[in-house]
Amino acid sequence: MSTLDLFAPEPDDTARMAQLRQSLHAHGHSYYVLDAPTVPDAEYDRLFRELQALEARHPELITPDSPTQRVGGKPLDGFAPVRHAVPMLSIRTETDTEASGAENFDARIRRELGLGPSDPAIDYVAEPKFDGLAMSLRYQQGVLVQAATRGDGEVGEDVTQNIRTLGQIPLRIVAPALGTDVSSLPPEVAHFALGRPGGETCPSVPAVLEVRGEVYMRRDDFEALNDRQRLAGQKCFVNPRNAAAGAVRQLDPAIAAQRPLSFYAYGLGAVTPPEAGGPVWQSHFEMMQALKRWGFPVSELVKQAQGAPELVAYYAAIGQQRDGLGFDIDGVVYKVNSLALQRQLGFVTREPRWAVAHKFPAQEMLTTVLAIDVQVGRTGKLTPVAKLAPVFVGGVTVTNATLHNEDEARRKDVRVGDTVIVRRAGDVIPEVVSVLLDKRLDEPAVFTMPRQCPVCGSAAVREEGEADYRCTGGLFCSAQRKQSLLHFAQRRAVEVEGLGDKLVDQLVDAGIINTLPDLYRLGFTALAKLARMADKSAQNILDALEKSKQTTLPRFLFGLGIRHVGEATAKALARHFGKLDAIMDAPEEALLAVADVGPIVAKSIRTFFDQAHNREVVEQLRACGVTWPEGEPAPVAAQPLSGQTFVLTGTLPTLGREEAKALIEAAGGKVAGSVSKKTSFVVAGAEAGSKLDKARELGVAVLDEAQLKELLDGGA
DNA sequence: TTACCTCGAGCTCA
DNA sequence: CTCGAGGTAA
Repeated sequence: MSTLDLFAPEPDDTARMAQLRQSLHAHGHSYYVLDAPTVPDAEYDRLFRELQALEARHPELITPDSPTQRVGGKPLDGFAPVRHAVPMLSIRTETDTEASGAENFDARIRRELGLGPSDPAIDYVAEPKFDGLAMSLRYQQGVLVQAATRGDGEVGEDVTQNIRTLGQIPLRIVAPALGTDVSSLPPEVAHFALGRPGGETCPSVPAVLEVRGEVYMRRDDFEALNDRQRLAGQKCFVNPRNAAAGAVRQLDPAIAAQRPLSFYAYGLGAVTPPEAGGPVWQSHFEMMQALKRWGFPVSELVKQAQGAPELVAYYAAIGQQRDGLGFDIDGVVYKVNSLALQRQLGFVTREPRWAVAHKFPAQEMLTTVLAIDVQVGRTGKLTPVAKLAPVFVGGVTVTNATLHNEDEARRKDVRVGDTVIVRRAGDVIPEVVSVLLDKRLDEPAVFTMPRQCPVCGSAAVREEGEADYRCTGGLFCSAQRKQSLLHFAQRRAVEVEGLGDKLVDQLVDAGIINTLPDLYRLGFTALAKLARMADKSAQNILDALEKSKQTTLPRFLFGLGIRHVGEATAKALARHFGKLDAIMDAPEEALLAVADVGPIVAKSIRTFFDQAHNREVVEQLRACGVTWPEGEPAPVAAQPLSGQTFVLTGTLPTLGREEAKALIEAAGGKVAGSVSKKTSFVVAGAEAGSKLDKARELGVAVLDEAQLKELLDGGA
């Protein structure tokens, strides 16, 4: 007999614990998801404490899906990155905020599917677009193992600890045995039944199931939370969305647990395929109903809709109900219901073609223009910015709104002292919509772009055909120097950790730093004299500078801040030439050979390196010890289609649209959207439309898929 | 663009 | 306690 056996739990305890877990799951589901408690709170608490007591006695029997495991857990050091098995894509936004905007979507779908006016209406699902944060919940063998934020769509953050505390999110999905009649199950089990068409149950829980949805905060919970915050002398949250986002990013799950979050499921990520015993669905709606049965909160407002008219009606109806919903939404989402049609429609770059977000018109508010500032960018570009009396609009306090350039400022005729309508356009950027002219009391001066740089006083000029004024001061202009330094020191460039805008302001204003190489000549004493810069901070900056000296060619090139050379172009240049000297001395024609470098970019690079002081900066940086590994120039890939422009139309027999496009681009060709004289070839498939007619009209060569492939293989 | 969380460190006052 | 910097999200 091993010693372990002495401590073996009573078989009764094991069974009782399983039983308690199941009851608590079921009651919890009724309470949190269905909002219909099946037992009094006191009874729930009693069961919960009984389970806790048993778990205290048998810690080895605690399961990750135990209801007691929602709260607790230790504060994290940080959030671990999580790669999404299926990327979390963004969804296209319909720009038209009239209810009839839905018609554009329907028309586009019908066109893509090649449907005529006499074909039947398309089956859609319409749902509210919740204003919260996207979340992916991963279940393995039915147990919640990971909750991840969206991140960049490919890689998000692991916030499982915090998401576990959400009572609405099942910790476990339960499947009854195969052949069980779902309707005969007691309600608390039926909620977890895995549905198949026809009521048949799934043989087992899918090995993998990722549920996608939105974490949000209800308005009443938000108000209550803020009342609590006020009482506790803590600061209040500005809006429910930010409160929810903040809660999710808490390192201490105990704090996250006190923030009342909610969840709505709206889709799936990775799922075990049917061949491997996974569930089968025909439509999105059916899938959502299954999610509901499995215990996930699915909004009652998710509706099926036939064709454009019902989508338009849905948009209007939800807009009507919006204020009374109890939570914030920023629009609605339409999805093609049939999963088969979704597959057929596919994706454009990173967005599904079968879904669209249709937002409500942005909220607008009145405020006054306190001033119109002119900011100077890294390249000397002058940007007029309206300084506004703070207004709360669309959930945030707006104090600035860019006027972009002189033409834009003139077109809107914004003047100091004006009363203006502001809104948060599109996603986030505040915008001055218009001026209320009848509120203009005296006649303030029309805004004009200063002909001198507001920072350095150099002439500001507007080139022929350009919208922007630029300060001609170059490095004489402290604003440009500051911006150049910040650009060089940013993370994606040469990364000098700890060098932010406040420090750069101090360094430049004090005249300690004028050029990039001056950064590396900084002394400890000079640094330590600055405000909020004692010994420790000064040393940290010096260490960061030392570390930054080891860099890479693309980072360095990007960091130089050459006009039109962003991260992608810097990478392409580095790959193509291998060495910096080769780039610095390359004639424009050589630069043009780099993928994605056109005449404007080539000229800009040439101009930059033709200036002696820029070459001097590079030499000095090298002399200061900034280095990077240099490589060999990449052999120029065979580009049989370079210089040729293609237009795709109709459905090709084997290649998808995206595939064909990628192949053409990989071979150096360009793919355009419409046919013109400059089009080299039109590639036509089945049911080609007007583009084919246009091609014939203009006498552009027409290819079929086979001929395209021949060209790609290097044929004439 | 704004808001939120976190971290390290400086400043201030006891 | 407050600030600056850095990161994330929409």
